[in-house]
Amino acid sequence: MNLIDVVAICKALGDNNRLQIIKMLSNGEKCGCKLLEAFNITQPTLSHHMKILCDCGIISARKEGKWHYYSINKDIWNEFSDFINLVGEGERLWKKE
Amino acid sequence: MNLIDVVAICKALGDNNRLQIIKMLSNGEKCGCKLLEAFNITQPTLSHHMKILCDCGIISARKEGKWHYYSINKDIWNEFSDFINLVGEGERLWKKE
DNA sequence: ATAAAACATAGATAAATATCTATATGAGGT
DNA sequence: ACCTCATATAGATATTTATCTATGTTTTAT
Repeated sequence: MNLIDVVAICKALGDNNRLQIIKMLSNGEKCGCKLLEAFNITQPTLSHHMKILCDCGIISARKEGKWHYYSINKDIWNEFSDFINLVGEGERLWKKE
Repeated sequence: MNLIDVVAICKALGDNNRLQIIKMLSNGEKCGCKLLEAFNITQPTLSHHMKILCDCGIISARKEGKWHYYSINKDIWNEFSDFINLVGEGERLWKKE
């Protein structure tokens, strides 16, 4: 995972509503309409946030009929988590360029 | 570590220059003037970035004469790292409010 | 076929932010 | 005292972004 990916993920997580969404998804897959109920935002705003979360890769979307189910993409999340952990370890995880 | 702290840290990390700074500090403490040399930004801009990184707690500043030495605050970083890791594990790390 | 529900897209706007120039502060050296 | 180096602060500006309203698309139910 390179720095650009990490920046995009951190940007995505650096918003109150989006981190709350991640919080909800950490308990398991949720439908978009269920997420919407939990927030004081309009549907287009939620759609905007979901796009940002999807684009950076940390969540996945699954379509079933008219519903969209969102869940945390464990592979990407684990890569991100490993990266954050290694920085704390002071490891030279960085490739020379 | 609560959601507000995590949002602030993610915001701080969600910038190319600041993540590069973290990259440099992950190899050990650095002086501000040395950091400045590595970037194509002015000194006030670096100062602005360092303030954001300090304010959210992930880096610490140590003054020695006219130099400021910056380093990653391992305690805060580890808390953050644990948080990110737990989300991936799907743990209910969240307090009920 | 029509209506409703779930979601996306387009465009507008206000707030946040990354950056700059100019200037202040503070510490060391001459 | 004066100058230089390292850093901070103030203010301005351009870009980004979070949010809204209005509308389009797709799927399901009647």
